[in-house]
Amino acid sequence: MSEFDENDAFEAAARPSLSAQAMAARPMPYLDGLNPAQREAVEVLNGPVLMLAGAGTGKTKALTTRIAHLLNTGQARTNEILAVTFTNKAAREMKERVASLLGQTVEGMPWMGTFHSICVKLLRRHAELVGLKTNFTILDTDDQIRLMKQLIAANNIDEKRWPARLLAGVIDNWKNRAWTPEVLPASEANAFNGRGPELYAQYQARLKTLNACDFGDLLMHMVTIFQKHDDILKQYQSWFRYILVDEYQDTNVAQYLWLRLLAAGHKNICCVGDDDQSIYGWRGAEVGNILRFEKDFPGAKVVRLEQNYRSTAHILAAASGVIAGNEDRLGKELWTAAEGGEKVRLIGHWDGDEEARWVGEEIEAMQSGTRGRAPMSLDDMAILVRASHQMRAFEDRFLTIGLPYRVIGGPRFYERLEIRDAMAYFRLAVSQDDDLAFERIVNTPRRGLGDKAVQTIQGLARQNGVSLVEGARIAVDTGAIKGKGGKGLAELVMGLDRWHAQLRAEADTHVEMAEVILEESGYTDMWLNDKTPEAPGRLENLKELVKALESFENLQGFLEHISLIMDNDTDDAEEKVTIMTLHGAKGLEYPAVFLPGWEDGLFPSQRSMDEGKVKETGNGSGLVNLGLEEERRLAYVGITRAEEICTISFAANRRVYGQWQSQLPSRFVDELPADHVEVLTAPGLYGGGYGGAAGDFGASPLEDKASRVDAYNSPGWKRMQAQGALRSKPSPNESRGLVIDLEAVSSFTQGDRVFHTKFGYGTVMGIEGDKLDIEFDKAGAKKVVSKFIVPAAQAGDVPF
DNA sequence: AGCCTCCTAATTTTT
DNA sequence: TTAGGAGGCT
Repeated sequence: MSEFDENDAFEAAARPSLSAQAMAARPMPYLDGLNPAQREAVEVLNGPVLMLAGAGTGKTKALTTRIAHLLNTGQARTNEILAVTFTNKAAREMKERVASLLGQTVEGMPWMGTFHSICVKLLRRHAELVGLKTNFTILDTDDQIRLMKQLIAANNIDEKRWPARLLAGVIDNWKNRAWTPEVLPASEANAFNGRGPELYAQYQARLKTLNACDFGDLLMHMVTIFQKHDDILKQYQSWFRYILVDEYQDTNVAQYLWLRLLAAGHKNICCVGDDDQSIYGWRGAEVGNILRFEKDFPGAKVVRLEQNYRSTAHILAAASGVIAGNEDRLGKELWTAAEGGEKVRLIGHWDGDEEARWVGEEIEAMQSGTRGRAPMSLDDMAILVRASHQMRAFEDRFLTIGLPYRVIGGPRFYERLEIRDAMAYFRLAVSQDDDLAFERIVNTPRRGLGDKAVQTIQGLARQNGVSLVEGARIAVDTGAIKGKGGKGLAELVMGLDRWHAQLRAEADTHVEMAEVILEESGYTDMWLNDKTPEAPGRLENLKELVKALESFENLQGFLEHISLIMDNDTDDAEEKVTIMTLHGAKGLEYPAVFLPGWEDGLFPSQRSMDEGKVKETGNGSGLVNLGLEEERRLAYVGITRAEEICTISFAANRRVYGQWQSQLPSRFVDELPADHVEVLTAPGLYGGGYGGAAGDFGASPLEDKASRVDAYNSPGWKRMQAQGALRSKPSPNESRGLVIDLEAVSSFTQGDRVFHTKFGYGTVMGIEGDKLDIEFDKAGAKKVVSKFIVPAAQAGDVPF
């Protein structure tokens, strides 16, 4: 095991033994603001605790108070508490709040961080046990894909049929389950056309020679080490005397094993989570972990936080009504002491553009404070969509009306092209062994080194058993690459040597060196000479990157951490509406929330329902579609983001992949309890005809009489009418569910003439679930998801 | 080596 | 519809 340095978090020091008096003597003002459930969750310090914390129930408060309590009572010292989160943001927030609770900065808390950042720290101590050196690099997704592409090519696999992305997904899945190539179960043998297992082994071997690991490895390697080296595990078990886990419902198998191993001794583990907010199953999260907690830790104390401090009663009731549709739950019922508030608002629109237009106007109205409401800041409003492509309609609309907005999500700072290029240069300046970095920048900026030149370098490197930089050096020395490329390569190699020497000599000049490297390599010039509109932004980002270096002591330290900590929180001063995905919104709250696109196929998304992951229900009444349940949890997350005003909307028509489709309102709409929903009249569809009630909206989309008739015959429209009818005469005895007759939903039968965007006209030959066997007139027999099929009669007159 | 055109596929995303 | 990738052409 590596030596610990002076500042080591584990540095031995006698732990003061605490008497009951000592504990009682310390004031605990932080306990006063807690409700009984929170207080219980805070005060039971020893043994396993499961804190089931519903949305907005003060879970972070309880968690941070618990940490403060552990410290304040002297039960644990800062370096004996392992507190794990999923995001850096959550870790940061936790640190800040613990500090403010204790009224002092918490110097230390070295083991409060993300799963990944903690595992990096641990793995750097024990890297040699999994065949790595302590200064291993962490590959980002891009590097991973490039590596896998090479492997796929080397194995003579057709990359078009078996893309690297797919392999990356397969391997990632295995790693999430902590399956190393050695323990990969036989059931996985067929993965990736039967080549998965061997490619996985090759990939891991390649990582080892590169002295690198990917994100999944961080966890998996630590689990492996803990499993194989009992002495090391024991040591950490005694060091981490208290374990706290945030968002436990999002843990995957590897994380679960890691936690279980560490907690196995003292079992002082407190997991906080909400099974109803488990929305990351698709990336390996196992709701099962939280559902099984009491079995894993017999005698666990289970505390439910159910008092909500965020939303109005109507909003909570709507959320509860929807989530009640799920079978697989531990069961919680949110309640609030707050009274009053608006009902959840539901509105249907003609199409996606109109929905965006309406939301824009509604936002402007809220901002200026009409309709008896106080004016609201744009910062207090958010639009939460299921899929990022939905954002476009809103962006387009907001641009035309000049409504400021911010989009959350998209590429992270460190994922940007220019940042990764720059980092590759830095990596090479620090270590010339970094082949992936070399490959990345060898011809960036252009040096006249194309595929052929790179192959030459790779060949030389392989023959001599050296790194690519050394291979390049040989190529330069032997004149293996001629002309412009040869000259460029010579300059690059000289540059790398110079930078490396300079950094070794004066490591603390790294900020200036970073600038020098970007200058001398020609990278800055490359963007200065670039005429595309993105170029200035990229140069800005490079400046920011250099600035970020200032908070590190040297380039090496920067590189070791950067891939884990570079998140982009945009803190701009101007008030803006937020647009983001439902996934991105978890953990956030806004006074006003818009939830557009509640249409079957979009939300719940067709894909998630088609995945076909099913499970027996507890009562044997049938099968549960797990994909659908996760979508429903997403709906629950969406609604519970709203504090005061929650507006759900759907459109009767939407353009999907460039093709207009009529849409049905989401089944989740039907699950909203009618008593807590106000159905708004859709301008343009209800009442005195188009545009009648709400003023004019410019050119009417319904000017064409034929399409208007079609619109009124569409299933979506029929369902809308049903909604409207229900609003006018609510049934007193059936408050739950806006249950609407679904007979209008069209389906296909054998022999139907149908139309498909790409394949043209055809005849339905058979039906399997939602897939149709169709004999196309031109394209022949195909199996197509019914979603992509319209009756032939409608093919010509799809609206717009 | 670099540009251009054709083809294909198309949630959700943190580290 | 559109974006990104691959392959072909100059």
